[in-house]
Amino acid sequence: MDGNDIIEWLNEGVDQWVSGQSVDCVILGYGNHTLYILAMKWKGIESWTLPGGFIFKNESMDQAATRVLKDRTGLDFPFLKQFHTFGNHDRRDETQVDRELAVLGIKNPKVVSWFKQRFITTGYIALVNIEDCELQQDPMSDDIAWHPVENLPSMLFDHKEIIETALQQIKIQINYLPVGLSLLPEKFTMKDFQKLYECISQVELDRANFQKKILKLGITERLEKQMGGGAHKAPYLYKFDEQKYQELLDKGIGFMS
Amino acid sequence: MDGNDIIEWLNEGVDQWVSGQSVDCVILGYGNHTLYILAMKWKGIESWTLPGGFIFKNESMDQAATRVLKDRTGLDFPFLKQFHTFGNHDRRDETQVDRELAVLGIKNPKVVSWFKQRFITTGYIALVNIEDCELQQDPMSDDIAWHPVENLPSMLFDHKEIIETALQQIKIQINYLPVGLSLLPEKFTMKDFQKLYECISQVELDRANFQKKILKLGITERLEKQMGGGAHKAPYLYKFDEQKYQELLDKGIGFMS
DNA sequence: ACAAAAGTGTTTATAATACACCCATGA
DNA sequence: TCATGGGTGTATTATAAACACTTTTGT
Repeated sequence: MDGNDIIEWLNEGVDQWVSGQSVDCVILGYGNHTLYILAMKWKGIESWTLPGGFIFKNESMDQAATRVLKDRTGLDFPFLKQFHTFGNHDRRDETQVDRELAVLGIKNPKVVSWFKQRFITTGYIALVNIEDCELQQDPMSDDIAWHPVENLPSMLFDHKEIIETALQQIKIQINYLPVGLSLLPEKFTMKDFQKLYECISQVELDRANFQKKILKLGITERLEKQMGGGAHKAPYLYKFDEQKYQELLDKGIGFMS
Repeated sequence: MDGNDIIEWLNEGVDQWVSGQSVDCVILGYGNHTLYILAMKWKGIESWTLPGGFIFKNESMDQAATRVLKDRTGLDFPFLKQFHTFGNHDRRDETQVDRELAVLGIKNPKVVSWFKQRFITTGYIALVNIEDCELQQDPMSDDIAWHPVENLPSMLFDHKEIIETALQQIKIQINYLPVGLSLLPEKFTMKDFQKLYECISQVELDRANFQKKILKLGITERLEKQMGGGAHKAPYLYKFDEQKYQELLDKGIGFMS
């Protein structure tokens, strides 16, 4: 999309979108024993933003979030859940909006005042398998990339706060969310799973006890060994029994203390 | 407030409020071993609504919720927390809006279209001590009353769903919310506390084990006995050590399995 | 004196924790 | 053959659950 297309897209959009409301997605991925968050860079601005969007008048908030996620990652039915709505009246920094509008060459007063109005945004948590994603930029961005949670770039507006709130919520709800099922690849080792838990909960776990507990839950199926991981005994690969995993979550039974 | 006052209040309000956004409070109280929710009855309509309101352009969502709660109950600093935003585009039943507008005699097109626009609402949970509340009707209501959770009246729009979501959330988060501190009177018996837990969690607990566990937490202080409760041993009254209670919650340590 | 409900104690089962041991692997 | 990390076992401790026994109260 070049400059004129964007202007056209916005001119049409502002009539079709619900005013003053947006959704932002904290999309979490996992790989190399590290948690990542997907972020985009607004054109001509050195701050990154969460993948977000506006809400069409004939769609629900949940549908808008699903659409945003699909547009950025290509995924159809990932785990997606609202977690908090950010409603401070001064949450958007007007100078950053001004700069972006200047970069995009937007002068249409209707569009300008659209962007300058007060916005509340509802944050959604998405848990995805990085390898399944086909990243796609949005019209206002010129980059989209995974960033390690431990090393986030400078973020626009209150997006850092949104991420922190999301991570906190996931930590609290870890035993009620399909973190393993959604974030791990189809085949994984117990170590992968354990490190994922440790990344999210920020607590170190005992290797032996973790393994026993997970196995006892009966949500995994043991596959072949993963050879070639180094000079040591090869670990088994596992995959999830999705149905049993889901049943455990539905019952609200956590599986770590 | 009579009819003309309301019309005047609305005419002014629609210019000062953020459009398309509201807050609704699920205000929980406890007494007689029963959970209650505060609801109001819109004038001339046989449905009850949650105490709610619109958001002034210069206040945050949280401030709006705090204001609504203060206006209805007189309380200044009760426990209040956002729990979910309801964003379906068809969540408000237009015929009910029409009827209410007719009852109030509202014809000003600006006000009519204000009420007929799409609204999202953010739900807040409040935990209050019933005895501390001084209930106050809002301009559009002609009744305000506590309703047992087990026996709610017919509710407007999706307010039943909002209540159910709130109750579900409280159930999940029971060990991280100040349910005892906020819902019990200053002096209470262990039985009161236990029944409160049972009401919220919908699980029956063992009397002896409950008592031991709570005592072991060290968040209570034993007071005099409560005589006159019937032909049986008199139970002790307790009060909370607020600081220690709060410390427990902050650490995220639940106190029931 | 009795029934009702409170306080406290005991036993048993279950789960969490810590750590030890041996094994398979690639260098 | 050796260091590394993996699988599994065991002893210990802590917590949860079930229930029994005694005490206090008003009638």
